[in-house]
Amino acid sequence: MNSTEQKKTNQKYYSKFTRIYVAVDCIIFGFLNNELKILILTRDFEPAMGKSSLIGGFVRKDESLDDAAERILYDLTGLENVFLEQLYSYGKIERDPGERVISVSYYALLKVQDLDHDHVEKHGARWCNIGECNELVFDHNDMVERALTRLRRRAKNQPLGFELLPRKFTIPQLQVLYEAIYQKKFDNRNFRKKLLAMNVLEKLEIKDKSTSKKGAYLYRFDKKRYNRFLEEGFLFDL
Amino acid sequence: MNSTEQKKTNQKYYSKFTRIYVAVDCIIFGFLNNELKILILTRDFEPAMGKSSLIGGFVRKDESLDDAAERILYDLTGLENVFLEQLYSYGKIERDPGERVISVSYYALLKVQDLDHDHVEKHGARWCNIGECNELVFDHNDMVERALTRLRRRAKNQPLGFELLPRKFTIPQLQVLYEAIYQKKFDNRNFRKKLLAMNVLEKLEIKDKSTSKKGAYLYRFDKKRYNRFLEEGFLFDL
DNA sequence: CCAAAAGTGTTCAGCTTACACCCATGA
DNA sequence: TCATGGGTGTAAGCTGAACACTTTTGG
Repeated sequence: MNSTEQKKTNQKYYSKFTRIYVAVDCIIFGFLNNELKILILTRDFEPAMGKSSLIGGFVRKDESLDDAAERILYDLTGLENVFLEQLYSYGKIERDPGERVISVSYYALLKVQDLDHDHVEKHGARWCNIGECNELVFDHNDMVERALTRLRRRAKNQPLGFELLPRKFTIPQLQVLYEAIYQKKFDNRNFRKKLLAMNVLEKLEIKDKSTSKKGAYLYRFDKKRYNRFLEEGFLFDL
Repeated sequence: MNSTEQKKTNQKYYSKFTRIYVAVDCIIFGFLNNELKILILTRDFEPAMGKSSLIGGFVRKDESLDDAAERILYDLTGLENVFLEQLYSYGKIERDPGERVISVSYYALLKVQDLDHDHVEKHGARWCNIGECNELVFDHNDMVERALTRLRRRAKNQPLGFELLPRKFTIPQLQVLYEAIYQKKFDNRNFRKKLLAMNVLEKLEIKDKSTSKKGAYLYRFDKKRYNRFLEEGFLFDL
């Protein structure tokens, strides 16, 4: 059987089955004003026009799921090389009242200071505090909850926190971020001790004085060293 | 806008986009001869006829993703109420050379002694040792690897192991299972201590003498007690 | 000089790990 | 009676949690 015949046979076989719209929805996290937020927008199209929803779009025939997620993220934020991970697929029949749509959710971690806020606002998106965006369409609230659960699990065992901060950050900043993620206070001595003991931060000889008179030393996550440690069996743990 | 008009508008809006075949593939784990295995079959249809693959099928228009996974599992095994969890969705464009197909993978944990082996064999399926089934079609090897990773993470923090054993089992049996899952030996005193300290096993006054002359006491996982503990903030941990 | 945030060590409890011997029984 | 797998306790080291004071400096 040559390739063309092969394709024909396949199409005949496959054509007994239904094809379905596949969407990607993104839970886009950002750390703003010492709070963990996600980007949402008000739908200007049916179904559920006027309601709030996550940022999403349909998967095109010439792109993979990951590509679709990157495209949707890029269109809204203009950012590339952002932390992006697939989360879960939602497939209830009536989840979208308009049509049968399966949605694959992704969550992203943005450095908000890289963001062109005008560009984002032009798309009608806005930052919503975690825990204050409970009125999303369809099953989007489930998606947010699952994303939060995943983020909390991952942030403990992988160096994800850094994705939400500027490349140079202070340890108190990182601690405040973790407190926002886990919604609880950490002891600053223990936090610092454990963090620095992992030896994956490079201390810079510059201080950030924006939040105190004394100033706090800036650090940078050393990804290369982290990767070297990984190969030796080291595990990130905060 | 009434409901019919609404639907028409939606269809017009959605119809700009592509619909895609959506499949479900299952990684079905079983514990047999003290080894962790998965069910695979030899494809008797194109593409990749004659090659080994996971058990899968297409999602129908009248069923959710979860329903499709249950159906596929039921058709092969005749079993219901089996542990089944969605794993990951695979969406590379050329992953299935026949057509554009997105696959949502699920992993299942079977009690093999509940299984009608003739029924399974009639479908051409067979048990394959983990680590000896590296020659699967498409991205099925990736799926197996991801399933194993998930199983290993979950089995430590959730009472999953019991899903792979008979309702009544001995502690040495459970330990051998965990050793098969993690591919390493555990200290039997520590294993037993930690396990029993969680207080979720009910000790029966019967011994299983199938593996030793002395016999080992049978236990049963007490799901109700476990759930009560869960609500009190208890966490399973082995 | 004072308010406000940054930075620093020690102690204790609980958990994890390592480790070796007796028990029960069928053959 | 002996070979085989089942069952048990303890000590040492490590890790996580709790806890309070000094330092720096801009205003």
